[in-house]
Amino acid sequence: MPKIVDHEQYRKELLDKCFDLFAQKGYGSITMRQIAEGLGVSTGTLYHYFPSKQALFEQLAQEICEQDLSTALAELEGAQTLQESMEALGRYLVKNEDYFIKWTYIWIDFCQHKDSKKMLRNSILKRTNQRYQEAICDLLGIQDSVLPSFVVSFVDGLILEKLWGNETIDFIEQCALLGKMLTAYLPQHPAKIKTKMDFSSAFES
Amino acid sequence: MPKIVDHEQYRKELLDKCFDLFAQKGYGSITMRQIAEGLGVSTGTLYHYFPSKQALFEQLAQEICEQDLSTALAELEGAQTLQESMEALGRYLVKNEDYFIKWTYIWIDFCQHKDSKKMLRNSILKRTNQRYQEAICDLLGIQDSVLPSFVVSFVDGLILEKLWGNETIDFIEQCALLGKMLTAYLPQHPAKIKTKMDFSSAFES
Amino acid sequence: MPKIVDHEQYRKELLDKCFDLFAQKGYGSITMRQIAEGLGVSTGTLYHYFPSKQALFEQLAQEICEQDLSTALAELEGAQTLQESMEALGRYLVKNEDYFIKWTYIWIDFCQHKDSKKMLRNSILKRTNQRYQEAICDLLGIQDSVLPSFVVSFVDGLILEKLWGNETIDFIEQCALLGKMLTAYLPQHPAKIKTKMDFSSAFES
Amino acid sequence: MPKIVDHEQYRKELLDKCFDLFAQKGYGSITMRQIAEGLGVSTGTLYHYFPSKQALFEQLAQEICEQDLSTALAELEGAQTLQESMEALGRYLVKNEDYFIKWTYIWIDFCQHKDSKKMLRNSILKRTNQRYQEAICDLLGIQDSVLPSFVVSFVDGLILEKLWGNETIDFIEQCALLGKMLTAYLPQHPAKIKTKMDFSSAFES
DNA sequence: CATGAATGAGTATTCATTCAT
DNA sequence: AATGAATGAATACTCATTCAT
Repeated sequence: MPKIVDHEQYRKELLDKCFDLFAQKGYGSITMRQIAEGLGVSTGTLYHYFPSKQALFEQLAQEICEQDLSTALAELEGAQTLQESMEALGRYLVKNEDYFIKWTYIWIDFCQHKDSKKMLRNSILKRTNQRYQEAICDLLGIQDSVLPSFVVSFVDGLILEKLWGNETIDFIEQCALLGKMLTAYLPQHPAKIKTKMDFSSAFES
Repeated sequence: MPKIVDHEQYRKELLDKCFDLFAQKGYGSITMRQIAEGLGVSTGTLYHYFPSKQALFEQLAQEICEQDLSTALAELEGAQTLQESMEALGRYLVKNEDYFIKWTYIWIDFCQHKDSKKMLRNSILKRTNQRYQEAICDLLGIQDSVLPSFVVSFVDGLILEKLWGNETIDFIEQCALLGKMLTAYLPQHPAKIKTKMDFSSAFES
Repeated sequence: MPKIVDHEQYRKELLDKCFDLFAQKGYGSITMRQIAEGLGVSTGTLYHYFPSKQALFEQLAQEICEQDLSTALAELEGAQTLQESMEALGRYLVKNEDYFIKWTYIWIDFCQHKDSKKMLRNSILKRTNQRYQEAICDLLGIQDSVLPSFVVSFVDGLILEKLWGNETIDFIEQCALLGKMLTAYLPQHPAKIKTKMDFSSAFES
Repeated sequence: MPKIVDHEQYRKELLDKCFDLFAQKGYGSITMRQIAEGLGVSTGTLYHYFPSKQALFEQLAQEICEQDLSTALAELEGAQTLQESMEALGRYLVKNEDYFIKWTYIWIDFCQHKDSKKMLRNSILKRTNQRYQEAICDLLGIQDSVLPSFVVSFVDGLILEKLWGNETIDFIEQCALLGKMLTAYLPQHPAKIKTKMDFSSAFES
């Protein structure tokens, strides 16, 4: 059955190339013709592999959700102190600003094209969200979920503000501020701290 | 004398009814005909009051912003300390959760349907964003813009997470945490504080 | 019956102001609202005086036809020789270029809005055309109709070329050329010349 | 391979059928839907071959211009003298009178629906106009542009007068007159003459 | 008389989708 | 499998005209 293998593989190749196309213009604005052109195929071929624009998009969203974050977040690991971690987070956001904005657009588009009740049951979406949160837990060295939710929300909001054209926000500055606030806050609420990370610096500053 | 209509007042009435219409389908998906039908007028009449779909949206945004600000102000004005303010903010968010989710969704959808470069030059939306930020400045009694940006981003992100179906986030809990973090942070960085608000409680906890 | 007089008079006043409005944008492009604004009245008032856009335009066309050319053509009278006359014609065309282009547009619009068979019977239109031709006859001092038709056609074409955006045509230069051609041609075909004008200069050059 | 259609050839077929459609209603009044119906295709197909109404018209203009030039050339090529050329031109105009009137009408109507400033920059229309002028240059055997402009304007005006319902103008008579005037004028201004054409007849009459 | 709010069919153009080749 | 021609309903927006006040 080599044909089936080829078909499936080619479909995935096309799907991969779709991320940038959707992200650049958004689900609503990009046309199937533009996608076909971007992929270097005809609209007929595109419809041969994907039954509709909606289906294509849903497959893409699923694909994105299943991407592994670990490599991306690995960049943040070198930091010695919380402050350094947060500053690394800031640099990471700056570097990937465009990507995150695109990602947010696609995500919102995805939400728009599902009934919200199905959404909540959509395990893929939920799992992805959770994974992000866990990554933040590790970064902070904290077990509690309230603080990581705080950080995740803050980061989401940072990206959202940029998406809204707010040019006055500086990711580096904001993350540094987050670092200082955590550093000021955590020593006063020590019960929630994991043992993994050294917060001695917090007491020095 | 024409038919007795207070143009300005009728415009505002129409505007108010538009929020739900946009919320149902999003900026991009709803058509001017559907809006007109929803308002019970003809498309011609709709265009008599609003020169374009975009202008209609921008006027709605301005209206919404002013309403938000005045309700929020009323809601938060009883608070004596920063902590109380933040807790009131949490309650306010919970109370209007659906509304904020819808509004955030509409706004993002609008942004996606414009060139981001044109968006940035759009003075109405810019000014609207600024006014939210200024309100936070007043709330915190702070002149600096970094900290208000922090708070705005955090609140945005909170709503965005909910929009994405994250049910584990608790607005009250999160805002209380924000209050504690600010309370821990601000006394150590007193230069940025206005005189208006009393932070003595921060030293007690 | 003072009311009727006022009504009629006001209608004529409005009509006069319409020429520029129609000429600037053309029948098809100008809207009744724009006309009303240009006249400083409401659309309702405009419709009070003119039953429809078409009727307004037809009344305007009639008015234009009935305008007397004598004042305009008086400018050409000072010339002593044919060559001078033609050069004066060139200057006259340059001075009134915009007016003639507008006039041509309106004229074409008028033709468009009549069946051509009615057009041919339209005595006003015909009479106006004739009057132009007669004016040229006087200018040339010629009784024959072929030569004046030639000149009229040439002038029409000059304006038409300008209307088509041909910037390389110079009215002065072209009319001077017409003068030279007539001066070269007429002495060889003297039978058609009236006695009024002196063409001795033609033999000198 | 798609449906077997020679895109380019089909486009020209459609274009040819467009002339009559434009002639019936004018550029401004005919709608793309009506054109599509007249061609027996859907609006989608029409836009598949022509990106816009304006582009459709410009392509038509180009096509028409090329056809005109080749038919005119065939018609006039037998002429031995300038006078014969002009008489052939007259016969050619008479033969195609209706066609030229329609085309002139369409063209003016098109100009009215554009900003004249944008029109001037429109290279397609400019080039089309230029080609007519160049053809006259070749016909007259003249390099200078003033005289060809004269002839072009005259011919334009002849048609315009007919368009306005002037029945007294006779193309043959007028063109013969043009021939005589040129024949009288040119020998006295020999510097501008090319070598290609024989003007000896001019000296005989 | 005068106003301008209201109408709704009409405009150029777009685009997801189908299907003959 | 692959192509791209064909479709036609849908989009934002316009405008001559009507009519209640």
